[in-house]
Amino acid sequence: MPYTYEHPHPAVTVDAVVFGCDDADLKVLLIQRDLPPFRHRWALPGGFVRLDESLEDAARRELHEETGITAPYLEQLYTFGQPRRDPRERVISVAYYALVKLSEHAVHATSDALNVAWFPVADLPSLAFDHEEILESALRRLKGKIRYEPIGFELLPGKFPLSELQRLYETILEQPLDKRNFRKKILGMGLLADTEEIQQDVAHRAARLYRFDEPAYRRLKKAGFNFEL
Amino acid sequence: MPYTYEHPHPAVTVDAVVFGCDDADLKVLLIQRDLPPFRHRWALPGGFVRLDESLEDAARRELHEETGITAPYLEQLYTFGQPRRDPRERVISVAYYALVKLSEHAVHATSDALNVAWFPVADLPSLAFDHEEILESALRRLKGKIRYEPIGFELLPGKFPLSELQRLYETILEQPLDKRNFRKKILGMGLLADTEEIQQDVAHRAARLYRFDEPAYRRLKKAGFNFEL
DNA sequence: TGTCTTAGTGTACCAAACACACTACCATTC
DNA sequence: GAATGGTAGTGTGTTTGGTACACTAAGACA
Repeated sequence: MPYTYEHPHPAVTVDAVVFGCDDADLKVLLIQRDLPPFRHRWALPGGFVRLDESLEDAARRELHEETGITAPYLEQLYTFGQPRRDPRERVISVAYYALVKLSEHAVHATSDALNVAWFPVADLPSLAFDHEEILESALRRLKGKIRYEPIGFELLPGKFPLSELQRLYETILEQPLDKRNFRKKILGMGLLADTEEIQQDVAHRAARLYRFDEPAYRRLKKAGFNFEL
Repeated sequence: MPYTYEHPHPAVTVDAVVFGCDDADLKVLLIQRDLPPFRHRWALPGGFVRLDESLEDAARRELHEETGITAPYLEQLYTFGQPRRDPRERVISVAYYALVKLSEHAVHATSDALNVAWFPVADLPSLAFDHEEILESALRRLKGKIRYEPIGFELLPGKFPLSELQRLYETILEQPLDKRNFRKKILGMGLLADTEEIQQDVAHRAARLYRFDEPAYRRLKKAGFNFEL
Protein backbone atom coordinates (compact mmCIF):
# COMPACT_ATOMS: atom_id res chain seq x y z
CA MET A 1 0.00 0.00 0.00
CA PRO A 2 2.57 2.64 0.86
CA TYR A 3 4.68 4.16 -1.91
CA THR A 4 8.22 5.17 -1.10
CA TYR A 5 10.61 7.54 -2.87
CA GLU A 6 14.11 8.76 -2.23
CA HIS A 7 13.09 12.38 -2.60
CA PRO A 8 9.88 14.13 -1.58
CA HIS A 9 7.16 14.15 -4.26
CA PRO A 10 4.19 16.45 -4.45
CA ALA A 11 0.74 15.13 -5.26
CA VAL A 12 -0.58 16.05 -8.70
CA THR A 13 -4.21 16.67 -9.53
CA VAL A 14 -6.18 17.86 -12.52
CA ASP A 15 -9.12 20.24 -12.24
CA ALA A 16 -11.53 21.22 -14.96
CA VAL A 17 -13.46 24.42 -15.52
CA VAL A 18 -16.42 23.34 -17.63
CA PHE A 19 -18.30 26.08 -19.43
CA GLY A 20 -21.76 25.77 -20.87
CA CYS A 21 -24.24 28.25 -22.23
CA ASP A 22 -28.03 28.35 -22.11
CA ASP A 23 -30.51 30.93 -23.32
CA ALA A 24 -29.61 33.36 -20.63
CA ASP A 25 -26.14 32.84 -19.22
CA LEU A 26 -22.66 31.52 -19.43
CA LYS A 27 -22.44 28.79 -16.81
CA VAL A 28 -19.85 26.73 -14.99
CA LEU A 29 -20.19 23.20 -13.72
CA LEU A 30 -19.37 22.73 -10.03
CA ILE A 31 -19.52 19.85 -7.61
CA GLN A 32 -20.29 20.00 -3.95
CA ARG A 33 -17.61 18.19 -1.98
CA ASP A 34 -18.62 15.31 0.23
CA LEU A 35 -15.22 14.88 1.88
CA PRO A 36 -12.87 17.08 3.85
CA PRO A 37 -11.12 19.39 3.38
CA PHE A 38 -13.72 21.99 2.37
CA ARG A 39 -16.51 19.49 2.95
CA HIS A 40 -19.83 20.76 1.58
CA ARG A 41 -18.14 23.60 -0.29
CA TRP A 42 -18.52 23.90 -4.04
CA ALA A 43 -15.43 23.12 -6.11
CA LEU A 44 -14.21 22.40 -9.62
CA PRO A 45 -14.45 18.77 -10.65
CA GLY A 46 -11.06 17.10 -10.55
CA GLY A 47 -8.84 14.60 -8.78
CA PHE A 48 -5.52 12.85 -8.56
CA VAL A 49 -3.59 11.85 -11.65
CA ARG A 50 -2.83 8.16 -11.94
CA LEU A 51 0.70 7.17 -12.86
CA ASP A 52 -0.27 5.41 -16.07
CA GLU A 53 -2.47 8.04 -17.68
CA SER A 54 -1.71 11.33 -19.39
CA LEU A 55 -2.82 14.58 -17.82
CA GLU A 56 -5.55 15.09 -20.37
CA ASP A 57 -6.81 11.53 -19.89
CA ALA A 58 -6.91 12.16 -16.17
CA ALA A 59 -8.95 15.32 -16.69
CA ARG A 60 -11.42 13.48 -18.91
CA ARG A 61 -11.69 10.57 -16.51
CA GLU A 62 -12.30 12.71 -13.45
CA LEU A 63 -14.81 14.79 -15.31
CA HIS A 64 -16.70 11.71 -16.34
CA GLU A 65 -16.53 10.09 -12.92
CA GLU A 66 -17.71 13.13 -11.06
CA THR A 67 -20.24 14.64 -13.42
CA GLY A 68 -21.07 12.14 -16.16
CA ILE A 69 -19.78 14.42 -18.92
CA THR A 70 -17.78 12.86 -21.75
CA ALA A 71 -15.55 14.01 -24.59
CA PRO A 72 -15.93 17.75 -24.52
CA TYR A 73 -13.58 20.26 -26.08
CA LEU A 74 -10.76 20.23 -23.53
CA GLU A 75 -7.62 22.29 -23.33
CA GLN A 76 -4.92 22.78 -20.76
CA LEU A 77 -5.17 26.11 -19.00
CA TYR A 78 -2.43 26.62 -16.44
CA THR A 79 -0.71 24.80 -13.61
CA PHE A 80 -1.31 26.02 -10.09
CA GLY A 81 1.28 25.01 -7.54
CA GLN A 82 1.57 27.43 -4.64
CA PRO A 83 2.98 25.50 -1.66
CA ARG A 84 -0.04 25.87 0.67
CA ARG A 85 -2.94 25.75 -1.74
CA ASP A 86 -4.10 22.44 -0.24
CA PRO A 87 -4.07 22.05 3.55
CA ARG A 88 -3.27 18.33 3.45
CA GLU A 89 -0.01 18.20 1.54
CA ARG A 90 1.77 19.86 -1.36
CA VAL A 91 -0.58 19.48 -4.29
CA ILE A 92 0.13 20.74 -7.78
CA SER A 93 -2.94 21.09 -9.93
CA VAL A 94 -2.94 21.12 -13.70
CA ALA A 95 -6.06 23.01 -14.67
CA TYR A 96 -8.03 22.37 -17.87
CA TYR A 97 -11.01 24.15 -19.28
CA ALA A 98 -13.76 22.50 -21.26
CA LEU A 99 -16.58 23.72 -23.46
CA VAL A 100 -19.78 21.70 -23.71
CA LYS A 101 -23.20 22.01 -25.21
CA LEU A 102 -25.17 22.50 -22.03
CA SER A 103 -28.47 21.33 -23.44
CA GLU A 104 -27.01 18.03 -24.59
CA HIS A 105 -25.38 17.12 -21.30
CA ALA A 106 -27.46 15.90 -18.43
CA VAL A 107 -25.22 15.97 -15.38
CA HIS A 108 -25.56 13.79 -12.33
CA ALA A 109 -23.75 13.54 -9.04
CA THR A 110 -21.76 10.39 -8.36
CA SER A 111 -19.93 8.77 -5.48
CA ASP A 112 -17.36 11.47 -4.61
CA ALA A 113 -19.67 14.42 -4.92
CA LEU A 114 -22.66 15.36 -2.84
CA ASN A 115 -24.09 17.35 -5.70
CA VAL A 116 -23.40 18.64 -9.20
CA ALA A 117 -24.83 21.84 -10.65
CA TRP A 118 -24.45 24.57 -13.23
CA PHE A 119 -23.86 28.07 -11.88
CA PRO A 120 -24.03 31.32 -13.85
CA VAL A 121 -20.51 32.77 -13.91
CA ALA A 122 -21.99 36.06 -12.82
CA ASP A 123 -23.30 34.52 -9.59
CA LEU A 124 -20.96 31.97 -8.07
CA PRO A 125 -20.76 30.53 -4.57
CA SER A 126 -17.51 30.68 -2.66
CA LEU A 127 -15.24 27.86 -3.78
CA ALA A 128 -12.83 25.40 -2.18
CA PHE A 129 -9.03 25.70 -2.39
CA ASP A 130 -7.82 28.31 -4.91
CA HIS A 131 -10.57 27.36 -7.33
CA GLU A 132 -11.83 30.90 -7.62
CA GLU A 133 -8.48 31.93 -8.98
CA ILE A 134 -8.50 29.03 -11.43
CA LEU A 135 -11.96 29.93 -12.59
CA GLU A 136 -11.04 33.56 -13.16
CA SER A 137 -8.05 32.47 -15.14
CA ALA A 138 -10.26 30.23 -17.29
CA LEU A 139 -12.67 33.07 -17.94
CA ARG A 140 -9.84 35.33 -19.04
CA ARG A 141 -8.59 32.63 -21.39
CA LEU A 142 -12.03 32.00 -22.83
CA LYS A 143 -12.57 35.71 -23.33
CA GLY A 144 -9.26 36.05 -25.10
CA LYS A 145 -9.47 32.91 -27.19
CA ILE A 146 -13.01 33.17 -28.44
CA ARG A 147 -12.02 36.21 -30.48
CA TYR A 148 -9.46 34.44 -32.63
CA GLU A 149 -10.48 30.79 -32.62
CA PRO A 150 -13.90 29.48 -33.55
CA ILE A 151 -14.49 27.76 -30.21
CA GLY A 152 -17.75 29.47 -29.42
CA PHE A 153 -19.59 26.83 -31.43
CA GLU A 154 -18.62 24.20 -28.87
CA LEU A 155 -20.99 25.91 -26.47
CA LEU A 156 -23.98 25.97 -28.79
CA PRO A 157 -26.23 23.18 -30.03
CA GLY A 158 -25.43 21.79 -33.47
CA LYS A 159 -28.00 24.06 -35.10
CA PHE A 160 -28.48 27.61 -33.92
CA PRO A 161 -29.81 30.94 -35.12
CA LEU A 162 -27.32 33.77 -35.60
CA SER A 163 -28.91 35.74 -32.80
CA GLU A 164 -27.90 33.02 -30.35
CA LEU A 165 -24.32 33.06 -31.55
CA GLN A 166 -24.28 36.81 -31.20
CA ARG A 167 -25.69 36.69 -27.70
CA LEU A 168 -23.00 34.15 -26.77
CA TYR A 169 -20.28 36.51 -27.95
CA GLU A 170 -21.86 39.44 -26.20
CA THR A 171 -22.07 37.47 -22.97
CA ILE A 172 -18.49 36.25 -23.03
CA LEU A 173 -16.92 39.46 -24.27
CA GLU A 174 -19.14 41.51 -21.98
CA GLN A 175 -19.92 44.07 -24.65
CA PRO A 176 -22.79 44.63 -27.08
CA LEU A 177 -22.16 43.98 -30.78
CA ASP A 178 -23.88 45.56 -33.75
CA LYS A 179 -26.24 43.07 -35.36
CA ARG A 180 -25.57 43.94 -38.99
CA ASN A 181 -21.83 44.10 -38.60
CA PHE A 182 -21.79 40.83 -36.70
CA ARG A 183 -23.82 39.01 -39.33
CA LYS A 184 -21.86 40.50 -42.19
CA LYS A 185 -18.57 39.44 -40.68
CA ILE A 186 -19.44 35.97 -39.50
CA LEU A 187 -21.34 35.04 -42.67
CA GLY A 188 -18.57 36.52 -44.78
CA MET A 189 -16.09 34.06 -43.32
CA GLY A 190 -17.84 31.13 -44.93
CA LEU A 191 -17.76 29.02 -41.78
CA LEU A 192 -21.49 28.72 -41.31
CA ALA A 193 -23.67 26.41 -43.34
CA ASP A 194 -27.34 27.13 -43.73
CA THR A 195 -29.26 24.06 -42.54
CA GLU A 196 -32.37 25.15 -44.48
CA GLU A 197 -34.28 24.75 -41.27
CA ILE A 198 -35.92 27.36 -39.11
CA GLN A 199 -36.69 27.69 -35.44
CA GLN A 200 -39.76 25.86 -34.16
CA ASP A 201 -42.20 26.91 -31.47
CA VAL A 202 -41.19 30.49 -31.11
CA ALA A 203 -43.67 33.26 -30.52
CA HIS A 204 -42.34 35.48 -33.29
CA ARG A 205 -40.79 35.26 -36.71
CA ALA A 206 -38.64 32.11 -36.83
CA ALA A 207 -34.94 32.48 -37.61
CA ARG A 208 -32.88 30.37 -39.99
CA LEU A 209 -30.70 27.78 -38.30
CA TYR A 210 -27.02 27.49 -39.14
CA ARG A 211 -24.36 24.98 -38.23
CA PHE A 212 -20.60 25.38 -37.91
CA ASP A 213 -18.96 24.00 -41.05
CA GLU A 214 -15.91 22.29 -39.60
CA PRO A 215 -14.47 20.94 -42.89
CA ALA A 216 -14.74 24.40 -44.41
CA TYR A 217 -12.87 25.80 -41.44
CA ARG A 218 -10.06 23.28 -41.80
CA ARG A 219 -9.79 24.05 -45.50
CA LEU A 220 -9.68 27.79 -44.96
CA LYS A 221 -7.20 27.49 -42.11
CA LYS A 222 -4.86 25.47 -44.28
CA ALA A 223 -5.09 28.22 -46.87
CA GLY A 224 -3.94 30.82 -44.36
CA PHE A 225 -7.26 32.11 -43.12
CA ASN A 226 -7.38 33.43 -39.57
CA PHE A 227 -10.59 33.51 -37.65
CA GLU A 228 -11.11 36.81 -35.92
CA LEU A 229 -14.06 38.55 -34.51
CA MET B 1 15.75 9.69 3.80
CA PRO B 2 12.86 7.80 2.18
CA TYR B 3 9.53 9.56 1.71
CA THR B 4 6.39 7.50 1.96
CA TYR B 5 2.87 8.18 0.72
CA GLU B 6 -0.38 6.27 0.79
CA HIS B 7 -0.91 6.77 -2.93
CA PRO B 8 1.62 6.87 -5.76
CA HIS B 9 3.01 10.33 -6.53
CA PRO B 10 4.70 11.45 -9.72
CA ALA B 11 7.87 13.51 -9.63
CA VAL B 12 7.48 17.13 -10.67
CA THR B 13 10.12 19.17 -12.45
CA VAL B 14 10.34 22.59 -14.02
CA ASP B 15 12.14 23.25 -17.30
CA ALA B 16 12.92 26.59 -18.85
CA VAL B 17 13.24 27.62 -22.47
CA VAL B 18 15.46 30.69 -22.34
CA PHE B 19 15.48 32.91 -25.41
CA GLY B 20 18.10 35.51 -26.22
CA CYS B 21 18.89 37.50 -29.31
CA ASP B 22 22.18 38.71 -30.73
CA ASP B 23 22.99 40.58 -33.92
CA ALA B 24 22.27 37.62 -36.09
CA ASP B 25 19.94 35.12 -34.51
CA LEU B 26 17.32 34.16 -32.03
CA LYS B 27 19.02 31.79 -29.61
CA VAL B 28 18.15 29.27 -26.92
CA LEU B 29 20.13 28.41 -23.85
CA LEU B 30 20.87 24.70 -23.41
CA ILE B 31 22.87 22.66 -20.98
CA GLN B 32 24.78 19.50 -21.67
CA ARG B 33 23.78 16.83 -19.19
CA ASP B 34 26.48 15.26 -17.05
CA LEU B 35 24.23 12.56 -15.59
CA PRO B 36 22.12 9.76 -16.98
CA PRO B 37 19.62 9.46 -18.48
CA PHE B 38 20.59 11.15 -21.74
CA ARG B 39 24.10 11.75 -20.41
CA HIS B 40 26.05 14.14 -22.67
CA ARG B 41 22.92 15.13 -24.56
CA TRP B 42 21.83 18.74 -24.68
CA ALA B 43 18.71 19.61 -22.71
CA LEU B 44 16.68 22.49 -21.32
CA PRO B 45 17.83 23.75 -17.93
CA GLY B 46 15.52 22.52 -15.18
CA GLY B 47 15.12 20.21 -12.24
CA PHE B 48 12.94 18.94 -9.44
CA VAL B 49 10.54 21.19 -7.59
CA ARG B 50 11.09 21.39 -3.84
CA LEU B 51 8.08 21.04 -1.61
CA ASP B 52 8.40 24.47 -0.05
CA GLU B 53 8.82 26.61 -3.16
CA SER B 54 6.39 27.77 -5.80
CA LEU B 55 6.74 26.52 -9.37
CA GLU B 56 8.01 29.85 -10.59
CA ASP B 57 10.54 30.03 -7.76
CA ALA B 58 11.72 26.57 -8.69
CA ALA B 59 12.19 27.61 -12.30
CA ARG B 60 14.22 30.66 -11.28
CA ARG B 61 16.30 28.67 -8.84
CA GLU B 62 17.15 25.91 -11.30
CA LEU B 63 17.93 28.44 -13.98
CA HIS B 64 20.30 30.23 -11.69
CA GLU B 65 21.94 27.08 -10.39
CA GLU B 66 22.52 25.59 -13.79
CA THR B 67 23.34 28.61 -15.91
CA GLY B 68 23.99 31.60 -13.63
CA ILE B 69 21.10 33.60 -15.08
CA THR B 70 18.93 35.62 -12.68
CA ALA B 71 15.61 37.40 -12.76
CA PRO B 72 14.61 37.25 -16.39
CA TYR B 73 11.14 37.73 -17.78
CA LEU B 74 9.61 34.38 -16.98
CA GLU B 75 6.21 32.96 -17.82
CA GLN B 76 4.59 29.58 -17.50
CA LEU B 77 4.24 27.84 -20.84
CA TYR B 78 2.58 24.45 -20.55
CA THR B 79 2.75 21.29 -18.47
CA PHE B 80 4.06 18.15 -20.11
CA GLY B 81 3.06 14.91 -18.48
CA GLN B 82 2.98 11.96 -20.88
CA PRO B 83 3.49 8.79 -18.81
CA ARG B 84 6.79 7.70 -20.37
CA ARG B 85 8.51 10.99 -21.10
CA ASP B 86 11.21 10.16 -18.54
CA PRO B 87 12.64 6.63 -18.49
CA ARG B 88 13.25 6.64 -14.73
CA GLU B 89 9.81 7.26 -13.32
CA ARG B 90 6.66 9.25 -14.01
CA VAL B 91 7.79 12.84 -14.25
CA ILE B 92 5.51 15.77 -14.87
CA SER B 93 7.30 18.86 -16.10
CA VAL B 94 5.95 22.37 -15.82
CA ALA B 95 7.65 24.28 -18.62
CA TYR B 96 8.45 28.00 -18.46
CA TYR B 97 9.89 30.29 -21.06
CA ALA B 98 12.18 33.19 -20.33
CA LEU B 99 13.43 36.19 -22.29
CA VAL B 100 16.83 37.65 -21.50
CA LYS B 101 19.18 40.26 -22.87
CA LEU B 102 21.81 37.96 -24.27
CA SER B 103 24.62 40.50 -24.22
CA GLU B 104 24.10 41.25 -20.54
CA HIS B 105 24.16 37.65 -19.38
CA ALA B 106 27.39 35.78 -19.17
CA VAL B 107 26.50 32.13 -18.72
CA HIS B 108 28.64 29.53 -17.03
CA ALA B 109 28.30 25.84 -16.45
CA THR B 110 27.94 24.69 -12.87
CA SER B 111 27.94 21.42 -10.92
CA ASP B 112 25.04 19.59 -12.61
CA ALA B 113 25.90 20.52 -16.16
CA LEU B 114 28.87 19.58 -18.25
CA ASN B 115 28.39 22.63 -20.40
CA VAL B 116 26.13 25.58 -21.09
CA ALA B 117 25.73 27.25 -24.45
CA TRP B 118 23.52 29.38 -26.67
CA PHE B 119 22.23 27.73 -29.84
CA PRO B 120 20.52 29.44 -32.75
CA VAL B 121 16.94 28.19 -32.88
CA ALA B 122 17.43 27.50 -36.55
CA ASP B 123 20.22 25.04 -35.83
CA LEU B 124 19.64 22.92 -32.76
CA PRO B 125 21.21 19.67 -31.61
CA SER B 126 19.00 16.72 -30.78
CA LEU B 127 17.65 17.12 -27.26
CA ALA B 128 17.02 14.91 -24.24
CA PHE B 129 13.54 13.75 -23.17
CA ASP B 130 10.69 15.53 -24.97
CA HIS B 131 12.55 18.82 -24.86
CA GLU B 132 12.28 19.34 -28.58
CA GLU B 133 8.52 19.37 -28.25
CA ILE B 134 8.73 21.81 -25.35
CA LEU B 135 11.00 24.08 -27.31
CA GLU B 136 8.71 24.09 -30.32
CA SER B 137 5.82 24.93 -28.09
CA ALA B 138 7.78 27.85 -26.60
CA LEU B 139 8.62 29.15 -30.06
CA ARG B 140 4.98 29.06 -31.06
CA ARG B 141 4.04 30.95 -27.93
CA LEU B 142 6.75 33.55 -28.45
CA LYS B 143 5.71 34.03 -32.06
CA GLY B 144 2.11 34.49 -31.06
CA LYS B 145 2.67 36.67 -28.04
CA ILE B 146 5.22 39.08 -29.43
CA ARG B 147 2.57 40.49 -31.76
CA TYR B 148 0.24 41.67 -29.05
CA GLU B 149 2.44 42.22 -26.00
CA PRO B 150 5.56 44.36 -25.93
CA ILE B 151 7.81 41.54 -24.78
CA GLY B 152 10.33 41.85 -27.60
CA PHE B 153 12.17 44.51 -25.62
CA GLU B 154 13.14 41.91 -23.04
CA LEU B 155 15.41 40.40 -25.65
CA LEU B 156 17.19 43.63 -26.59
CA PRO B 157 19.72 45.71 -24.67
CA GLY B 158 18.33 48.74 -22.82
CA LYS B 159 19.21 51.04 -25.72
CA PHE B 160 18.76 49.93 -29.27
CA PRO B 161 18.30 51.33 -32.77
CA LEU B 162 14.98 50.76 -34.50
CA SER B 163 16.62 48.58 -37.09
CA GLU B 164 17.55 46.07 -34.42
CA LEU B 165 14.02 45.96 -33.10
CA GLN B 166 12.75 45.41 -36.61
CA ARG B 167 15.23 42.64 -37.27
CA LEU B 168 14.13 40.96 -34.03
CA TYR B 169 10.51 40.99 -35.16
CA GLU B 170 11.43 39.75 -38.60
CA THR B 171 13.43 36.90 -37.09
CA ILE B 172 10.74 35.77 -34.69
CA LEU B 173 7.81 36.22 -37.04
CA GLU B 174 9.80 34.75 -39.93
CA GLN B 175 8.65 37.39 -42.37
CA PRO B 176 10.08 40.63 -43.69
CA LEU B 177 8.51 43.91 -42.58
CA ASP B 178 8.39 47.20 -44.43
CA LYS B 179 10.78 49.65 -42.80
CA ARG B 180 8.66 52.77 -43.12
CA ASN B 181 5.47 51.15 -41.94
CA PHE B 182 7.27 49.51 -39.05
CA ARG B 183 8.81 52.77 -37.85
CA LYS B 184 5.59 54.69 -38.30
CA LYS B 185 3.61 52.18 -36.30
CA ILE B 186 6.02 51.56 -33.45
CA LEU B 187 6.91 55.21 -32.99
CA GLY B 188 3.26 56.16 -33.24
CA MET B 189 2.48 54.05 -30.19
CA GLY B 190 4.47 56.31 -27.93
CA LEU B 191 6.23 53.43 -26.19
CA LEU B 192 9.74 54.32 -27.26
CA ALA B 193 11.77 57.09 -25.71
CA ASP B 194 14.56 58.72 -27.65
CA THR B 195 17.75 58.43 -25.57
CA GLU B 196 19.38 61.29 -27.52
CA GLU B 197 22.30 58.97 -28.07
CA ILE B 198 23.52 57.37 -31.24
CA GLN B 199 25.35 54.20 -32.12
CA GLN B 200 29.11 54.19 -31.59
CA ASP B 201 31.80 52.49 -33.63
CA VAL B 202 29.74 51.60 -36.65
CA ALA B 203 31.16 51.78 -40.15
CA HIS B 204 28.22 53.77 -41.55
CA ARG B 205 25.75 56.45 -40.51
CA ALA B 206 24.98 55.97 -36.82
CA ALA B 207 21.36 55.37 -35.81
CA ARG B 208 19.50 56.98 -32.92
CA LEU B 209 19.10 54.79 -29.86
CA TYR B 210 15.72 54.28 -28.24
CA ARG B 211 14.62 52.64 -25.03
CA PHE B 212 11.33 51.01 -24.12
CA ASP B 213 9.30 53.45 -22.01
CA GLU B 214 7.78 51.11 -19.45
CA PRO B 215 5.88 53.76 -17.42
CA ALA B 216 4.35 55.08 -20.63
CA TYR B 217 3.25 51.57 -21.51
CA ARG B 218 1.59 51.06 -18.14
CA ARG B 219 -0.20 54.38 -18.47
CA LEU B 220 -1.44 53.63 -21.96
CA LYS B 221 -2.50 50.12 -21.02
CA LYS B 222 -4.56 51.44 -18.15
CA ALA B 223 -6.25 53.80 -20.59
CA GLY B 224 -7.31 50.87 -22.79
CA PHE B 225 -4.44 50.84 -25.26
CA ASN B 226 -3.60 47.50 -26.83
CA PHE B 227 -0.15 46.83 -28.20
CA GLU B 228 -0.30 45.22 -31.60
CA LEU B 229 2.14 44.86 -34.36
C1' DT C 1 -56.93 43.29 -38.11
C1' DG C 2 -53.76 45.33 -35.31
C1' DT C 3 -49.93 44.78 -32.21
C1' DC C 4 -45.83 42.72 -30.56
C1' DT C 5 -41.45 40.58 -31.07
C1' DT C 6 -37.51 39.17 -33.37
C1' DA C 7 -35.39 38.37 -38.23
C1' DG C 8 -33.18 40.25 -41.74
C1' DT C 9 -30.92 43.77 -44.81
C1' DG C 10 -27.27 48.13 -47.16
C1' DT C 11 -24.65 52.27 -47.23
C1' DA C 12 -21.62 56.06 -46.14
C1' DC C 13 -17.68 57.45 -43.52
C1' DC C 14 -13.41 57.00 -41.39
C1' DA C 15 -9.14 54.96 -39.91
C1' DA C 16 -5.65 51.90 -40.32
C1' DA C 17 -2.92 48.67 -43.42
C1' DC C 18 -0.09 48.41 -47.15
C1' DA C 19 2.81 49.28 -51.10
C1' DC C 20 6.40 51.84 -52.61
C1' DA C 21 11.70 54.95 -53.67
C1' DC C 22 14.46 58.36 -52.75
C1' DT C 23 17.82 61.50 -49.98
C1' DA C 24 20.94 62.02 -45.79
C1' DC C 25 24.75 60.87 -43.27
C1' DC C 26 29.05 58.82 -41.96
C1' DA C 27 33.19 56.14 -42.53
C1' DT C 28 36.44 54.20 -45.38
C1' DT C 29 39.38 53.94 -49.33
C1' DC C 30 42.02 55.50 -53.10
C1' DG D 1 39.34 65.50 -50.84
C1' DA D 2 36.51 62.86 -54.02
C1' DA D 3 34.23 58.78 -54.74
C1' DT D 4 32.11 54.71 -52.89
C1' DG D 5 29.52 51.69 -49.86
C1' DG D 6 26.32 50.94 -46.39
C1' DT D 7 22.71 51.99 -43.29
C1' DA D 8 19.42 55.79 -41.44
C1' DG D 9 15.62 58.17 -42.14
C1' DT D 10 11.41 60.09 -44.40
C1' DG D 11 5.79 60.76 -46.98
C1' DT D 12 1.99 59.76 -49.94
C1' DG D 13 -1.64 57.52 -52.35
C1' DT D 14 -4.50 53.40 -52.47
C1' DT D 15 -7.02 49.87 -50.58
C1' DT D 16 -9.22 47.55 -47.11
C1' DG D 17 -11.70 46.71 -43.26
C1' DG D 18 -14.16 48.75 -39.10
C1' DT D 19 -17.90 51.23 -37.48
C1' DA D 20 -22.14 53.61 -37.10
C1' DC D 21 -26.71 53.64 -38.18
C1' DA D 22 -32.77 52.58 -39.21
C1' DC D 23 -36.03 50.54 -41.54
C1' DT D 24 -39.01 46.54 -43.52
C1' DA D 25 -40.42 41.45 -43.17
C1' DA D 26 -42.49 37.64 -41.01
C1' DG D 27 -45.08 35.21 -37.88
C1' DA D 28 -47.74 34.63 -33.32
C1' DC D 29 -51.21 36.06 -30.64
C1' DA D 30 -55.04 38.74 -28.81
